[in-house]
Amino acid sequence: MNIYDISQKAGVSIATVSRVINNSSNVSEKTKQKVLKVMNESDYTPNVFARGLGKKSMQTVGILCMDSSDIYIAQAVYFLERELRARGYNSILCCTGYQLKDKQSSLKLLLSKQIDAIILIGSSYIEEKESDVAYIKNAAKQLPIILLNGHLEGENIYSILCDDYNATKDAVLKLIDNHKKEILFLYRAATYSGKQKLRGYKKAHQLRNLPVNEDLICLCDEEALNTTTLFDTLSKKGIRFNGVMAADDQLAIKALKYARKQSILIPQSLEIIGYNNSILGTCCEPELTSIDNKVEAICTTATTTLMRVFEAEDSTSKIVLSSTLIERQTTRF
Amino acid sequence: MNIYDISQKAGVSIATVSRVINNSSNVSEKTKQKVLKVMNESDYTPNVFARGLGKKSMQTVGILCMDSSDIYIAQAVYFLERELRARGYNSILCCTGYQLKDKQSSLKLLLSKQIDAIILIGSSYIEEKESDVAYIKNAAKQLPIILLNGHLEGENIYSILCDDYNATKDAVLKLIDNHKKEILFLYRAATYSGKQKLRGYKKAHQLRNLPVNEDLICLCDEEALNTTTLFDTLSKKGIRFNGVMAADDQLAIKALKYARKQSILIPQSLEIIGYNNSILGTCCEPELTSIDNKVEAICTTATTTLMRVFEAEDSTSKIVLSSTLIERQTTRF
DNA sequence: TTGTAGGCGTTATCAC
DNA sequence: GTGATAACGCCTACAA
Repeated sequence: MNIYDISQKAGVSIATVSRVINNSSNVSEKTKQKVLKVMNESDYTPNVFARGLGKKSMQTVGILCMDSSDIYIAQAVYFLERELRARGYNSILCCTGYQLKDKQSSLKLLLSKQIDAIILIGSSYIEEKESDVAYIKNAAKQLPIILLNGHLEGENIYSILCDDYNATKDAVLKLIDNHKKEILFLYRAATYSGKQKLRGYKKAHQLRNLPVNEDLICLCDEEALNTTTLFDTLSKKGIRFNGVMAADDQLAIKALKYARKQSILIPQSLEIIGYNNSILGTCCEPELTSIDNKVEAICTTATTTLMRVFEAEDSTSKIVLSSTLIERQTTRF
Repeated sequence: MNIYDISQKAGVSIATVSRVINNSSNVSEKTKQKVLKVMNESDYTPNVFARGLGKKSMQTVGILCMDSSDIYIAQAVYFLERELRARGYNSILCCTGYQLKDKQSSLKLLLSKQIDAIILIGSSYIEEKESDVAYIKNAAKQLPIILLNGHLEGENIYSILCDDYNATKDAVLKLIDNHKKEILFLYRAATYSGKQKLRGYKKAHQLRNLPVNEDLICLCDEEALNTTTLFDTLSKKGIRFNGVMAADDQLAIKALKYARKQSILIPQSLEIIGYNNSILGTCCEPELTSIDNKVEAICTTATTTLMRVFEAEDSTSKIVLSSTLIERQTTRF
C-alpha cells in the first residue's frame, strides 16, 4: 500500500495525495476529503524511509544517557518520550555507559541515523577536559544538541538545568543555621552538577564564616557504597558530623542506614538531606528530606526549546530552573 | 557524502561499494580494502533511509511499555536496549500509558514506522477479553511480537516470562510453614502476572488445606496506596494478618510502613515478602525479602529469541524462567 | 488547483 | 568480480 495505490483509488495524482498527507494548503476541500477517505479506508501510512529520503528528517530524536535504569534518568527518559511523541517525534534510546570512549562511539552511531536532534541526559557528559567534550561540540555542527543538567557553551547547543548551586547552598545554610555545623558532603562523581553542588556547599560555609573541612567532602565510588567502608573510615579517623548533604537520595540513604545502625537519632543528632526527591526517599525510615530538581519541568522545557530550535526561532542557549526543598523527616527546620 | 562519492574516489562502481558495505562475498580482497580505506578516510556512513527503502528494514525494534519510569520497567528497557544495540539494532521507545485505547493507538503508530519487531513489556498488555488483545495478534501479522512477563498464544508471538505462579506458591508456603497463616495478598491489577501470583497464593493454601479468606486479597488502586485507607479499613473490619505477600516491592513497603507505625514486630509478628527485588527493598527498614523475577535474564532471552526469529530459525513461543527468593530481614525462614 | 517528472541514496537484478 | 540500471516510496519544483 503506497502513495500510488491511494492516488489511483482516489482518482488523483500522487502529488495531490502527498499534499493531503502533509496538509499542504493548495488542495480543494473536496479533493482533500476524497483522498482522506480513501486513505482511512485503506489503512494507509506513509513510508517513513521514503519520507526521510526526501525530507532528510525522520521525525526522531535520539536520547542519550549513561544508564536508563537509574531512577532519575528513567524519569527523564519517560517525560522526554512523552513530550516528544506528543509533538510527533519518536525517541531512539541509547545508553552509553560511563566510559568516555563508549559515549563517543554511541554518539557517533546515533549521528549516522539521520535523526533530528540529540538530547543528552545527565551532567556526566560534560567532562573536565575541553578536548573530551569536543565530540559533543562537533556533533552540534550536524544537529541541535540539548543538554539536561549540564552546561556547555557552543553553537547549536542548548542547556536546561536546575540551579544545583543555589539549591545546595540554601539547604546547607539551613543545616548550619539549625546548629548542624559539621556537614558531610557526599557525591558520586565530579560531574558538572556534582561540582555545582559542591560549590554551593562551600559557599554556604563561607557565608557563615565557617571553615570547610575537606575530610567531610567524600567522593563515593561504587565500592564505598557497597560496603560501609566509607563511614567506618570516617569514624576511625575520628571525624564526626551532625549533618549530611548528599548529591543523590541513594547516598543519603546509605548515610541514614549507617546512622540508624549506630543508633544516632535522626533528625535530633543528625540531619540528612538528599537530592532528586526520588521514590527512594519515601521508602526509608525516617522519610528523607530531599531537594526536588524538577525532572519533569526540565524535560518539558527541553522539548519546547527543541521545537523552537526546529522552527528556527531564537532560543535561549541556557535555561536554569530552580529547585525546591521537600522537607520530610530527616530534618527539622 | 554518499555512495557515489565513495565509488568515484575508489574508482569502482556504486554496486561494488554497496557490496563492501554489506560485506557481500563477491568482492576481491583488494577492491574491498581499497573501498574500505576510502570509506574510512571520508568518514562516510550509509544513509539509513535509502537503506530502509531498499531493504524494508531499519534495524530497529520498538519497545512498548506503560511507563518507562517504573523501576522494574526502566530496568527492562535498559537491558533490552543494551542487548539490542549489541546486535546492531536500535530501540525506539514508546510509553503507552494504561488506557487500552492509548495502547492500541501507540502500537498502530509504531507499526507504521517500518520497524523490525515490537517488544511489549509488562503483562498489563494481556487484557481479559479476547477482543481486547486482538490488536496485538493483528500486529503479529506484520512483524514478530515479543511479550515480556505476559503470555498470549498466536502466530509470530513469543512470550518470555517468569514463573510467577510457582514463585508465589513457594513463597506463601514458606510463610504458612513458618506459622504465618493469615496472609494478606496485595496486588495492583488483575494483569496476567497478577493473576498468576494470585493463583500461586491460592494454591499454597490449598496444598496446606487452608481456606482462602477473600478479605485478605486486596486489589490496591492508586488511591488506596496514597492513603493508608487500605490498612485502616482492614483494621476496622477486624481483619488480622501476620504475613504479607505483595505483587511488587512498593506494595510490600506500604505494608511494612503501616506495620512499623502500629509497632508490629517484623519479622516476629509479621513477615513480608515483596516482588521484583528492586532497589526499594534495600532502602526500607528492615530490608525487604523479595522475589527476584530476573529482569535481566528475561531481557537477554527475549533478545536472543528475537534474533532467532529474524534468522527464521525455529523458536519456542513461550519461555518460562524461574525466579529466586531473596531473603532479607522481613522474613525469618 | 492539479499533474508530471526528477531526485533522494540505497539495494538488487541483470548483464558482461 | 564488477558495472549498469531499475526499483523502493515519497517530496517538490515546474508545468499546465
